[in-house]
Amino acid sequence: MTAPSAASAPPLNLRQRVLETSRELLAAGGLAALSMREVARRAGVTHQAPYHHFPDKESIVAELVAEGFEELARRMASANDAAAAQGKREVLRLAAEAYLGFALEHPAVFRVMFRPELCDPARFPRALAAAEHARAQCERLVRIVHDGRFSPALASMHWAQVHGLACLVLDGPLGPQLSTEEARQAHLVEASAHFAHMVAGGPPPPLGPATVWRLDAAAPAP
Amino acid sequence: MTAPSAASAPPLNLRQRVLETSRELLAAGGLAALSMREVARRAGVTHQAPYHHFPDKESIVAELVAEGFEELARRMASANDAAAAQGKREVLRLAAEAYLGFALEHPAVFRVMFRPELCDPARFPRALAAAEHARAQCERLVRIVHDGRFSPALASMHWAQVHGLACLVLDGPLGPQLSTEEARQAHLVEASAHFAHMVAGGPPPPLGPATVWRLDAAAPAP
DNA sequence: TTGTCCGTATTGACAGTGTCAAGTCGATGC
DNA sequence: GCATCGACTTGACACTGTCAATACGGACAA
Repeated sequence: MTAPSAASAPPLNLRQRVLETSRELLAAGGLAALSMREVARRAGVTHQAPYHHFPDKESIVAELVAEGFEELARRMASANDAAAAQGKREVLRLAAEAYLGFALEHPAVFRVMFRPELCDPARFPRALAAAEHARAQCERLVRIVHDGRFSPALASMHWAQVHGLACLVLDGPLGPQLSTEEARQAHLVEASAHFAHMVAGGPPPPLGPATVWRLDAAAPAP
Repeated sequence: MTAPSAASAPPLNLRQRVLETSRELLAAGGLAALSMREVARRAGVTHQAPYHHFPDKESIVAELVAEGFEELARRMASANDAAAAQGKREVLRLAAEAYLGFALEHPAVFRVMFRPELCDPARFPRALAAAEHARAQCERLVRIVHDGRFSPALASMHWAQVHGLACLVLDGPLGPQLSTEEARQAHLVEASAHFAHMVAGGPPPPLGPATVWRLDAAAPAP
């Protein structure tokens, strides 16, 4: 009578099961849907059990964020590796694909990765170290594209471009208008191509259809 | 014995007082600190009174978001107006200043302006209409800078640049390193100048100090 | 003047949350 | 055999958003 439904509880490490369940809840309904008690419920333990593996709720999120930054850094490193011998535009294309691909495949994690709560290195060292690795890959990209030239603000310009695109497509006011996955992809590809053209030169990409942007019907006049 | 501390309650419209108090709580501690009951408490009314002016908590946030987008659109319109007769780089500079200035002056509101919850036009028409106005100003900027050429993705590229910079400086892993207000300003100015140089040509801005970016001490090796 | 409506605010309750404190229980080490 | 300790449970607390029913006070018609 101690463990509720012990049959449905596989002998997996509770810590990992908590993380897994938290990922699911986060993906399903965002931070608001991620509840300690619901996690415990789904893991088949009482509401206090997760506290033996994580000091509080924010620490669970920080763990998922750390994993997110590690995956992001991995993708960016792969893109940089693959593009090392290619042209600058190809380097930029692959980097954008890596960043935006991650954001679109893990939107819920991406949304919680950039929050002021996580900027405390004493509480969340792993998340910040992982973010540092992602930034190192960004720095590497800048040096490749700009012939060894580098400055923090130059790197910020690059990071801001992909990060801003990801934010706007995921949650910006233009997001709902790119309803299909194909429209989103095409939009991001064209925007990234414009940026790459500005940075690395070459022939400018053609302008996409302007119809995507227009839908005054959805916004009633005030 | 009905109204608690009627003396401390000025004869201001409760609806406006709720909004004002909500703004304060949001600015002080983010969305997590914005509580219906705390708002009511500070407004000197019982916990249910605000429900006579807003159907739920999210509606209060949506109202603040709408105000935010309206202010943002106003700033962007002013920048476009002021820069109409000037060079492209100046246009870009003023636009970036408008957007980033708003984000830095109202970080708490800016943080809640881009969230998937607000994308429902049936529930939050005012917020979405205000966002539409801001986007119209962005479109206007693109036409000015690109000699009448326009595409949705081209506009997204511009919006993403300033939006990404704002996000990264406010909450990104590079935020804490730009500790002083001067460092943040300098960083944003240089990054924006790089972008403007790429878009509009002209002499490239000098590279800023690389020391801002380096602080391995804060990130312990995993 | 009396009575009715209605908007505003109140009181009370409910389910749900994060987290502290104390207790249980089984494995491990001496 | 017994103490220790970590994993887990039980119970409680303060707090949250929100539903329901109630009280009050002014406007307005009879």
